Amino acid sequence: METSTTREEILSVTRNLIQTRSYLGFSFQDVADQVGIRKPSLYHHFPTKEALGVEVLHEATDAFRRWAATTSPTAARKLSAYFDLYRWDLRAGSSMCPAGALAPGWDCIEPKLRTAVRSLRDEQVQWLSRVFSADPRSRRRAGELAAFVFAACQGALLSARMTGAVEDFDTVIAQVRAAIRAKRFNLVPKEKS
Amino acid sequence: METSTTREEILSVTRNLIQTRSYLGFSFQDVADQVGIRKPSLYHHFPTKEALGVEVLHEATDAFRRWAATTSPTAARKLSAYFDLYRWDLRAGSSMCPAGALAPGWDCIEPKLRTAVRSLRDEQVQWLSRVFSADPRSRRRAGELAAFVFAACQGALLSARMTGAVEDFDTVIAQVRAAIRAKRFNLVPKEKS
DNA sequence: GTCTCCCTACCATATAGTAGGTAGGTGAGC
DNA sequence: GCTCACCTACCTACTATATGGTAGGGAGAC
Repeated sequence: METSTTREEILSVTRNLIQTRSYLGFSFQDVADQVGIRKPSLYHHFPTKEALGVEVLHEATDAFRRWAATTSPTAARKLSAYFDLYRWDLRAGSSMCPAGALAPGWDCIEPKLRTAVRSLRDEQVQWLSRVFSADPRSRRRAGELAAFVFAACQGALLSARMTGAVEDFDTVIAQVRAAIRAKRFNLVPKEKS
Repeated sequence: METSTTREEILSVTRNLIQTRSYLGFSFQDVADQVGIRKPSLYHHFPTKEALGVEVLHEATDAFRRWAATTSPTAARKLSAYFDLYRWDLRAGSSMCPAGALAPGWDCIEPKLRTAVRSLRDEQVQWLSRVFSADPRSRRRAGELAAFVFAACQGALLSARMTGAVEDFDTVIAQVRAAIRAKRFNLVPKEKS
């Protein structure tokens, strides 16, 4: 069991690098340095940088799937938990979602990376869509609302990254919650303010 | 007048590269190739890659300022024009905003670039804030709404970039419009659907 | 003459990736 | 118990190429 630790360590370090410096902003040397092994040793675990990047995205997609399978029962709580995922797990203000981190460099990343990015997006949008479908008041617009919430979270993350302030993320999300509440979908618990 | 053309051409090509490949995804060689001159000639116009990047962002900020000074009189139309700016000028689905393109690589870009990114963001958020302040119904939440609209547009751009479909941008923006309308701010003209 | 704009030729460094080797562990056959 | 083959996980040393950037020169305009 201790044997797989290095591989997991590499994946963890790489994910962190992607989230803070984007895919184009880190090198195999950076990964090696942070893991504490030499660069060529990385090739024992991953054949190319592309493969490592793809694996990080797949792991993130799987992790989201697992997370989605074990969260709160009501739609309102599910949505709140989703916002918290962005706020805490993705460290809004100082980090990006792995998918969002790759999008700006789209024209110079390999096809397999693009596919993996889309998978991570799809997983989230589909889950959100199911959440909105569960409530009859939002069922008709479930797909559109899902796309909206995903984009808004990504944008809030991007915007907060520019200022470096989590508060800016919170401000945007508060508006997203208010928007959904205003439509009387009743999915977002009223915040105290 | 023809003398400044090369400089402008460099800026235009670079802006396009940043929007499609991000700051870390292009090289001086790429710029030189597209402009049609040799790489060292670029250094006659810009001392470093950083300086070129900063100038692109400053130009974008100025361009937005000029655009903002000459748009429609009513708040509703101003907002519509803003969405159109993202949809058409930024070519939603196949390109990013220059500011949004730099944000994911935040931890490995120089301080001057960061400042320039923030300026472009601030310019937009402040303008949006003035737009919302102009209407008594949105005055109280002008700042929050401005931050929300900016983030939502950036997110819509990012999300559409992943799928490559402008329609995904449109879907998100339709929800943003609906959200503002639902709050009865009356700022967004009803769409036919 | 000198200033603008571009050139060829070059440099140090960093990049992804390779070649080839070593230390230690595991299991099979005897 | 012992050897032998094979494996994993890492290493040093290296290659080709691309990167941002420099030195210095040439042709034309004022």
